Amino acid sequence: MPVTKMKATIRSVAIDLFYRKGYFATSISDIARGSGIQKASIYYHYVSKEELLFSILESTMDDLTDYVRENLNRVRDVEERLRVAVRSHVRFHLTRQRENFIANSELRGLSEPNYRAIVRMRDAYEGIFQDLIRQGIDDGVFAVVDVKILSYAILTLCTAGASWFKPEGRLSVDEIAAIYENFIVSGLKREDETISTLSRAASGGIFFP
Amino acid sequence: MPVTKMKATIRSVAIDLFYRKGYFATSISDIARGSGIQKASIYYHYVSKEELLFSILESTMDDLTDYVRENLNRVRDVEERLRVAVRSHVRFHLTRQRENFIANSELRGLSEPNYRAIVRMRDAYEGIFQDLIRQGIDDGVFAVVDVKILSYAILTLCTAGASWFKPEGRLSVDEIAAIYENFIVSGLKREDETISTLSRAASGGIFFP
DNA sequence: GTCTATACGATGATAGAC
DNA sequence: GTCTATCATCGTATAGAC
Repeated sequence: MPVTKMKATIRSVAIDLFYRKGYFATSISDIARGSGIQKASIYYHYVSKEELLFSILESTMDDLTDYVRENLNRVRDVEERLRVAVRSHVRFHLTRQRENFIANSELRGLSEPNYRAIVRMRDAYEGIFQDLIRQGIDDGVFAVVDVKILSYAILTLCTAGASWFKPEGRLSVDEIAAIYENFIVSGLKREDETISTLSRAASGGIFFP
Repeated sequence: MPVTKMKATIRSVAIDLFYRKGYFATSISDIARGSGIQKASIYYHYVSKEELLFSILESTMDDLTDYVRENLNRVRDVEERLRVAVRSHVRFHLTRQRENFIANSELRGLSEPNYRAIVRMRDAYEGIFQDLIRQGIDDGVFAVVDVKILSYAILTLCTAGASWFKPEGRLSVDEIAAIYENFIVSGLKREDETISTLSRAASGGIFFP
């Protein structure tokens, strides 16, 4: 569906401000000023500030999920599939940095029904990674690990890039993706020695520090 | 220095509200209500809402740094030192969950000078982990990796626990710490095969997906 | 579609009595 | 130390003219 020019402008100004100042700290006046119109005019395009936030989050989640799914369709090998998923996730987050940063920090701006909608999308997305890890374990490629915890860990660490990445910085998107990808895969492919430390701890025999 | 009872109450109510609703969404009235006093009385104890936030962030960072440093003092072996650092970080974040969550999400509530003060503390803290990783590489225990990127990755993934951890949940603090610890150490100790993938990618010969 | 004008509530913070 | 009362400002959102 086609979007009017001004509606797109408002959206992009909002993304920029939500990213830089945060959703609550950004006022409708700020967005209007950035868009070159009066604040009342914003309401012709969006019914509320929250709807503006929600539309950003929703389409970001949609695009992310589509992008990763599409790339996964081209590969069969489990390890390579996880690598592709990680690489896709990182690429998406670093090239659409601001939207993704918002999607990961401004969920609190949503009312219950909208909040639930985004969380459902996020859960489905996480499921992709959980399935991949489980598959890898079943195939004996990855060590036996806690699938949920590790899927959160993996996604969080890749997502974090969106908060500090600078396009003109030392490393390119693909270099960062490769660093993450290798760290993650070798973290999952652990050897017996390490596993035994895990189960020792997990079964209660903890020593600390 | 001793803190009056009401000052401590206000602080703890604020931590709870900042964690649940966010700094901007929490009003002085909310905090006053939770503390059982009138909102004007808050200003007898804290000069501003921001000072309240800052004092929470500052002491959290202080305590975290002290805690990790103290635990590190008891160990010499590099790999074991990294393990101790990770374990300490996770323990601290999961037992003082709300403060840490705030410390990682509400920096935007600070004015420039306060912001800079906290960032300086955070940089110093990250330095501990960067030194450990560098040491491990120098000693040949860890593979050659990008120290900065991986220190961010490691800290972020451990910190993330503070956003979903539930004390009454399936896993204990120590179990989660052990999972992270093993994942991280085996991620750092990668083998040659993986390293070559990295340098292939890092040197520009990227294939995608 | 965009404007001006405005309703209306909430906010952080202060003054001064007790 | 805590209270009541109040200020000044800013927020989202609406009404209605053009």
